Amino acid sequence: MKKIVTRFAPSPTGYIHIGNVRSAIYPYLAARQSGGTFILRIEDTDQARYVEGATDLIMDTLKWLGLDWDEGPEVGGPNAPYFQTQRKNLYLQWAKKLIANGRAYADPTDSNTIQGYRDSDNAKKIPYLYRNHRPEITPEWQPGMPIRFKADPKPRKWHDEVMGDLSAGPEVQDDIILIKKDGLPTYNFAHIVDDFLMNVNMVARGVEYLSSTPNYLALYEAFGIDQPLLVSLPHILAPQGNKKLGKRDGAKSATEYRDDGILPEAMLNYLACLGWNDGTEQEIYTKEELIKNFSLDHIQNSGARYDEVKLLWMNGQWIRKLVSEQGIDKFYVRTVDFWPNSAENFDDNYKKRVLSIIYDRLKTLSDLREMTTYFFEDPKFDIEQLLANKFVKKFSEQELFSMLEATIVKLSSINNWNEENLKIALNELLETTGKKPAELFSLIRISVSFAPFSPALDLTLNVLGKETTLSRLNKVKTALVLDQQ
RNA sequence: GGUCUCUUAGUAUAACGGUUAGUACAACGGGUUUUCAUCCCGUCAACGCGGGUUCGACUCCCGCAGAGAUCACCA
Repeated sequence: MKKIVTRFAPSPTGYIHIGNVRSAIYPYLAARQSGGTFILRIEDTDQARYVEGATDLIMDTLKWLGLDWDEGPEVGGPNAPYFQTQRKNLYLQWAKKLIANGRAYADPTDSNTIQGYRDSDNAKKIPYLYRNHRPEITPEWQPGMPIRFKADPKPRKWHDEVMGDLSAGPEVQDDIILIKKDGLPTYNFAHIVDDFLMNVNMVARGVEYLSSTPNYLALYEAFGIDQPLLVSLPHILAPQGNKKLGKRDGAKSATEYRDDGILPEAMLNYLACLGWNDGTEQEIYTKEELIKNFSLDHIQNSGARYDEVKLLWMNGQWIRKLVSEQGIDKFYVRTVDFWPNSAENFDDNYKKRVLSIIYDRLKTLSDLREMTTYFFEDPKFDIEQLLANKFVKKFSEQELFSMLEATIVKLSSINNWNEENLKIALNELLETTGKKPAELFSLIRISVSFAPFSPALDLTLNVLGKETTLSRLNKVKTALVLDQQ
């Protein structure tokens, strides 16, 4: 297999939200699969939109997802630097080459004049193309002057790995700006030069670049360089409407999902499979499996709607997968930031025991905060909540009192408080009281937790311990007595 | 408006000329000694429309409709 050299080339204008991460994931997979190179290049040529610290956010996201780069910031590489502003002179040199062979020109036209061209073409209802207004005499280039490409408009055909065979006419090819007035290159130009110098042979980017591709082809041609494999990635659509997912739709950064307790494995899995499949019915993929099974031709060519519900499902799958494959100790390490505040004073072992009985109920790690408080502090005592339960309310307070009394006596007699003995004791209680599991267990469960749900009763009581269990049961018993007086 | 692209259930997708159109999420129902979840079983639900080509079309071709992208000294 040919070694794929490709790149993720974000602009440091803020965090990368999940709608954009996929254009890092797919090239990464392609590069790793072929034993090639994955480059991170920072396209910081737009000074106006530049955001301090954005590069760190971007790298943070890639690292979290496990998308390591072979060349780029922090790691360097044979084609350093990897920030375009630091490569400024290079682009100018290359633009001058084009001027020298007549394929580019310094443009003296001021912006008002250009706007005038645009307005008058619009008024005449003819498509505005700058090349129709190309100045006859162009000056020698000097700093402060933009450089434009001299278009060679003609029908163009090309192949896109996702979209198939494509074509476009001359009407979309124009004298695009290569070097801006500020001396920095445009994206349109810079990426062509960099990709060539960095030996990039595959370019993956959003479908919005499709209509600019003919101009890029013209540039490849003008330089006499081979065009790389072109891969257009469809957009991820917002949950509502048909627009591409953007920050306005609340598209969060990948790292916000980290803080919400989404596992990077699940995020990578979900995003990779949103618009790609390997033709099988597999749903859960490790990074290694994605690398092994990835193929460009299975990328979907229409937009895919972002579905957080499915992400949550997948995260739950991953939580269970990690626990069953790696055990609770390893999984526990990932949860340390997600426990309720009151868990602070409890040791790791206790928290691990809680985790081992609750983990299969988690959709996200942050669920721990809501779901486990009663293991660390006495729950908010609410006798009305107890009495409102659909099983509990079948009984009079007198009857509930008796049931609790019997339970307390029985559980007090357990010398060796463990799962096994609790199970036996609870079963015997069902017999002696003659109550159904739903009835007796609901009473006990709510009395010790006052939570909407909790793990199996024997497991819960076992972790809570004898002392806590009995004290909470007694508290409820006492309340029932007082109520009756 | 010009140009380009896309179109299978609510959502993500499978099928690459012959299947009762498969799978997953969601929804709904049921099972596993309480609850919530896991797990298991089941139900509902799709080829945008119209023409061709073909013995046969979700699959190929042509229209139409709908949706999206782009037309910057932003990427």
